[in-house]
Amino acid sequence: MNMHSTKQTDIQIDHILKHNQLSVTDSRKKILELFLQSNGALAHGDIEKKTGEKFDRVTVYRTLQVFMEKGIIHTIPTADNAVRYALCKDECTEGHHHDNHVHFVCNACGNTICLEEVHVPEVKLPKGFQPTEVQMIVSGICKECH
Amino acid sequence: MNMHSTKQTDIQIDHILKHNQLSVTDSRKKILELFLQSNGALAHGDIEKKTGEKFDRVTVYRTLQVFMEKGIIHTIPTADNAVRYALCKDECTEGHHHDNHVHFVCNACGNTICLEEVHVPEVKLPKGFQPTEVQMIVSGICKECH
DNA sequence: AAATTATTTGCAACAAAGTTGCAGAATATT
DNA sequence: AATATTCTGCAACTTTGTTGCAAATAATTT
Ligand SMILES: [Mn+2]
Ligand SMILES: [Mn+2]
Ligand SMILES: [Zn+2]
Ligand SMILES: [Zn+2]
Repeated sequence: MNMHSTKQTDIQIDHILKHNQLSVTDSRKKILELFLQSNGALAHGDIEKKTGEKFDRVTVYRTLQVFMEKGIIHTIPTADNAVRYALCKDECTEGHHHDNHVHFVCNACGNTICLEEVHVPEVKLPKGFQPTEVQMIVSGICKECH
Repeated sequence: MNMHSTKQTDIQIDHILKHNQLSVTDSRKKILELFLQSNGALAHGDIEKKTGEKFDRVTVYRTLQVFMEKGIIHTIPTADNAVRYALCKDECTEGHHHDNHVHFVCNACGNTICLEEVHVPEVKLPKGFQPTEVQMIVSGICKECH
């Protein structure tokens, strides 16, 4: 039963990598799998822990870097100097991201969650400021911890 | 003329420190001075560079930590793993911050600016999510670089 | 203003996080 | 199956952040 449930994910993982012209390697598969399984965003450290001794730290760095470049994941800035990463929706491409959604950081469980359905509201800037991207990070208590 | 212009700032610096029950030391004075002079936010690294050999790295860490605890400065999360710090308005106290303003990060000059006059808009979260703080970071081209 | 007390600093010694070049391994292509 | 391409792990290194403690500095008391 475990074999069946993973199979569907495996196909998905394979597709994401090939679609982005990346060779399908163990580390990339495993890290993508982690993102797909996780309901929240992951910090570099989280991935290192979850992969254990499986891969070198350097490989994790480089994999995240490549995923970023390809638009497979996006970053979520945090106040604790530990940027989180989360999967992008399909529409995201190398240059152009479509993730103008709000992020929630739970102060209880520490989870960082993409609120895909909550759009970042517009904001009027003073004369001369030309915005290209807007990040909105809400912290508090998440649904689970409430 | 330089001596006069600094005198006013010196009084201000002294007041901030005493008002927060902090002993008035060279490092604290110097770092506060940097914040007052700078029109943008400062990363830990910026401060280290600007103070040169004057203080130990550890002192800079501890000073920023104390300023944070006292509500003298606030953090601005960034995607580059280098949290920026900026002065709080007077109304901020140890526990309670009043800095619900938008921050702007310029992709040209790299400056991070507090847009004190631009308030963070309200946002409606899904059921169960209890917000306590909202951060909004806009990146693009700033007024100066435009 | 000198002595006492309390606080802060710098140093040393670490730990953790991130970077780079390169040879060998794994993947993709022919 | 052979070759070309890409990726990974290792080593060696730099940068960033942490902690304990003695000496230095600042605040308080006499
Ligand atoms: Mn997201
Ligand atoms: Mn600010
Ligand atoms: Zn939670
Ligand atoms: Zn600028």
